[in-house]
Amino acid sequence: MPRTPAPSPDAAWAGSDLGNDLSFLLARANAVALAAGNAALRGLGLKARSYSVLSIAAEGLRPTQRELAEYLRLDPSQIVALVDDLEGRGLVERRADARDRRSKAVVATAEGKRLCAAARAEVLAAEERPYAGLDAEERARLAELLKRVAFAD
Amino acid sequence: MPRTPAPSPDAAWAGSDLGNDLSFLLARANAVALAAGNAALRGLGLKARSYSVLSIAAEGLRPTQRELAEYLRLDPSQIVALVDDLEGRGLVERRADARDRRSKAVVATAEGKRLCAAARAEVLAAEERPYAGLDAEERARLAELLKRVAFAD
DNA sequence: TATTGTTATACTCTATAACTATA
DNA sequence: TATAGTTATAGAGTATAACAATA
Repeated sequence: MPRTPAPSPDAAWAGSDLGNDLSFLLARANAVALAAGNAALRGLGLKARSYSVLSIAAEGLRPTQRELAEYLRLDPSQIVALVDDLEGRGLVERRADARDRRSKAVVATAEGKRLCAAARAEVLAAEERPYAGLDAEERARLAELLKRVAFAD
Repeated sequence: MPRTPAPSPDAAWAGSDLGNDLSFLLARANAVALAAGNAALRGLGLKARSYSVLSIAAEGLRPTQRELAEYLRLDPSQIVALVDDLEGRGLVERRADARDRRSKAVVATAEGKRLCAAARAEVLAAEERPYAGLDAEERARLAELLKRVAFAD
């Protein structure tokens, strides 16, 4: 019996209920982008999570761990582990906040800033793959729409 | 010393490098939508994953487990666990594929279709929160852009 | 009393490899 | 030889509760 080679469901199911659900599309697009991003960062010993922490610290925003947890939508206890790792590698430091000694601001070291710059270049290059089908205007439009969902609460 | 109440970093960091990175926005938007979706499905004993499987099965697409794995970007072994759960609750059945006895098509039972319809209503209602800031046209535009990223490979 | 960072723990999810039955 | 499904397992990620220091 001549087997019909199984066609990829991607195209075949494009019109399905699920294939048009915003949350499903968001989940799958995120999976694609996350895989590309983690692959790009692997050589630098970073992942999407640790890169996010390092990036905010390297911009001089002096985030407290609490602020990082809120912005990255992670539990504060997870931030501890991420900062522990980055601090152990000499990429960031915990600085006491003079105004509130409970808080610790996370600041990047010079080496942390250098690694972050290299990582950002890797990420931007790697993003050419998942976003290759979108021109600059479409990417800006997508970013604008996503911001309204990402900060909807 | 009068403490400046810590402002939410959401607005303060909107112009940061990370805050304009498509992959970060995708990750955070996905986290917001996933939390809303899972909360909506909890009462029906479903999560985003199991709802996705049930939804495709309930549409009569007769997916094989391999196709589900590809479409949902999950490992085939994870599909086993999801289908086991749904089958144990009488919501789907594994049907032998007459043309290839290695494959098993996942089809929804009558009860599975009823639960799926109820779940879809819950999901659509719950999505009014994360997507409240977008009108119908913007949602369609977002879906169109996301599809091109989600199926970029 | 409430909040920040921290530790500990249990739970879920993910990734990998091997096995079986079919092709 | 290759593929669909399955099992097992280790690792990563997540959620929760409790604690010390500080507000």
